[in-house]
Amino acid sequence: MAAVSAKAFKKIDSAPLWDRVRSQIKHALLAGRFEPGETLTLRSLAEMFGTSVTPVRDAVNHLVAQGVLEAGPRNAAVVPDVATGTLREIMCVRTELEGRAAREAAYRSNLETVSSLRLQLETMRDLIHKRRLDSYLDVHRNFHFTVYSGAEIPLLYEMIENLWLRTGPILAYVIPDYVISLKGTDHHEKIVAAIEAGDGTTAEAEVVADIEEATNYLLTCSDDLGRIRRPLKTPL
Amino acid sequence: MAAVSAKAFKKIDSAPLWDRVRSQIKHALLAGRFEPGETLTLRSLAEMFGTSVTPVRDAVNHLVAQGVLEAGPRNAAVVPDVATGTLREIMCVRTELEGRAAREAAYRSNLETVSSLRLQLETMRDLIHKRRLDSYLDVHRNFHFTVYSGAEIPLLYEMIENLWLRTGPILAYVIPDYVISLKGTDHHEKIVAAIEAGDGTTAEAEVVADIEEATNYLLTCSDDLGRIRRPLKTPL
DNA sequence: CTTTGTTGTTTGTTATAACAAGCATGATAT
DNA sequence: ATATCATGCTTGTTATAACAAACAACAAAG
Repeated sequence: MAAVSAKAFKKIDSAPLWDRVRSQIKHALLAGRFEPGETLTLRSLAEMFGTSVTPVRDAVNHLVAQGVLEAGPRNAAVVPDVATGTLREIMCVRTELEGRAAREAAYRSNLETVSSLRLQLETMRDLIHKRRLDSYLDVHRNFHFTVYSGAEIPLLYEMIENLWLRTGPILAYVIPDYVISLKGTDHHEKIVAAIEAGDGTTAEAEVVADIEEATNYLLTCSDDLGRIRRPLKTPL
Repeated sequence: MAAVSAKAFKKIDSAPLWDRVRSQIKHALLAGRFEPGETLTLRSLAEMFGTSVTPVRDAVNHLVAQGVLEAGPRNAAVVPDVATGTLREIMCVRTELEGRAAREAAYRSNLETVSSLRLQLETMRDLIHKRRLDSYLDVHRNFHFTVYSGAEIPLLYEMIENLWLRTGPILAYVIPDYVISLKGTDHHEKIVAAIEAGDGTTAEAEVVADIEEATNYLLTCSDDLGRIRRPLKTPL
């Protein structure tokens, strides 16, 4: 061990360039910083990141393989324009996967998971009261994935994460309105209660209801072509 | 339109090199031509295909992103060594997804799908009688995916295909024995009947039973480390 | 005015070389 | 004999340049 304190140095990020590029694109997607339908060119992305085209090519390739980006004509990467049809498909698969995950989580119910969920529930209530919607979305996301992590089935977790990524581009600018419009029908509390009680059936039902409710709201935001669009009133 | 007949020319395969490479690796995986746990080096693959490393790099990257190959140390691509734990996870997700797909297919039951299924059922019976196990596996695969295609939910289909790909390396050299050991408990017929009758519940149940039965057989093939291994009696 | 052909630009694809991290081999010192 | 370090090889990563296909703009012919 070196004599100097390890705390004096920042950890060097030795991850490959293309992996860091991939991570940044992913987060930009999740934050809704790309327009649905927009085609991303390798050279423009490369210039943004200050790298050559090789790492961006790898990153884009990876995301396309995951279904997070789509392969347009000429194999160009395009930001998925999630239409109502696609949204219904995603909802279908999500209800199956996340429902099962919640059920398994209830069967494997433990104190650590439940207390973590309760804490996040509290934070969510607080953030929604303070109208801090962006942080709310982060905690909300963490809440759900804490549940799915409780299933202790990595493959399930991985596939659910993939599905959330696919709705990323539209979620970011539609959900805030949905959160505000939420009255008292909050399934999150019931989910935690069911998991604590080890009641898999109820946990599954509540998660499914939560997904269907949110999806149905999204479906009302579609234009006459079936595409989900940013509500006009929201600035930026 | 040109004066000469279009039929005089074969369509030129203009797919990108890396896509053709990916396809070949995929099929090799499905055929069990790679040993589980084997690490594939870019340069050796490149030499096999007679290309530079760039296309293989893209292909491998794509497959890793899909979960078909794993990223080992130094980001090297390794053929997944599916252990019992992983297999159980895959079975869990498969029952959810393929069960749902079968149910939806039953609801959308149509004559074309059913007659196609019946034809494949007949072919399977014939092939199993003639002990043509390799072709049997192909038809068997087609049979299942005809069912899932009947659900008319592309996303579901895509994710199911992904799961089959993950079991590829071990399926190829274990299933033949399983097929032979099959006595009369053939769920395939019941699946077709249920779909024809529009009975979603039964279709789902039979598909789930089929998956669980096959998986349970595979689980019996594991060694004491939990890894699925090729039965010794099978040559090559 | 419409259609056809040309040209130039944009953009994904591929090969190649230089690079760096890891790993094995073997020599050397204690 | 064991531990340690140097060396060379293997292998994924990145930059760069040449390439080819698609698209747009524009000119010329009907």
